[in-house]
Amino acid sequence: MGTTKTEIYTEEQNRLASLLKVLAHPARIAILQYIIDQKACICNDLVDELGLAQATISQHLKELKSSGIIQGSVEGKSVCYCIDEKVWKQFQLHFNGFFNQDVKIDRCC
Amino acid sequence: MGTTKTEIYTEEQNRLASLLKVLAHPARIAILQYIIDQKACICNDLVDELGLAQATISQHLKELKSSGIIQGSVEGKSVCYCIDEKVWKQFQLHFNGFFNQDVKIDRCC
DNA sequence: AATTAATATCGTAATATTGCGATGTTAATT
DNA sequence: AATTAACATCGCAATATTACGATATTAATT
Repeated sequence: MGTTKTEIYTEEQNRLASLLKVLAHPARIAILQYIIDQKACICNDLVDELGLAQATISQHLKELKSSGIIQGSVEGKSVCYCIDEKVWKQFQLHFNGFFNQDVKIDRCC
Repeated sequence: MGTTKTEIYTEEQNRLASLLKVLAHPARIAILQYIIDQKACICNDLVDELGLAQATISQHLKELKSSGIIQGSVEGKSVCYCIDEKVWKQFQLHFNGFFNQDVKIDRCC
């Protein structure tokens, strides 16, 4: 019990839900927005910008990175994170496919 | 510990994250897609369509309903659920505002 | 070589989510 | 009035997520 029954859904449903889950946390939204605004940043910038512990920021970055939406490249002692434009555009396609379908109500409610 | 620190984020960040959270489960994606395709449905339809227990479907419907994205109207013994078009469009605005901003990479990575 | 800086990872406590059986509730049916 | 059908809610077990201190790891600096 307690586990999502992924077998019963389509691949697309699981995939979309899992992409949404990555973004469904204010810290990750804030991190993404910061990276977008600043073009790129390092972990410490985010520790200063948001009020979270370094371990916590690092964990959120890991999650964003493993989804592919950001990428990190080692630069000396620090790691430079930025948006992966290709993946970002794939995300857009997925989201737009779902959210921008037209919803016609013609019976009930 | 273990609780999201909502105080440190902007209203918009919290709001967007919370909307995304509602949709970040394959069952709720599947339910929404079914309601959109069929224009409307009752809880039992979903129990048959997906392989989840009635209590589980009812719980997901409650979550969708409390976000405002669907609405339910009592029709005899059953409850007819459908998309709230007004709220759906508000959701679209929020999502598009975030996802469809252009992301320009001009340094790093 | 020792120190410092930036980050990642581990371990853990607190909390949240998921799924479902059991049990209400309400309205139609018999 | 009893039964049935469709839902909602409660309570609980299993699991997942969040946050962070402590502790690596790695590369520049002194």
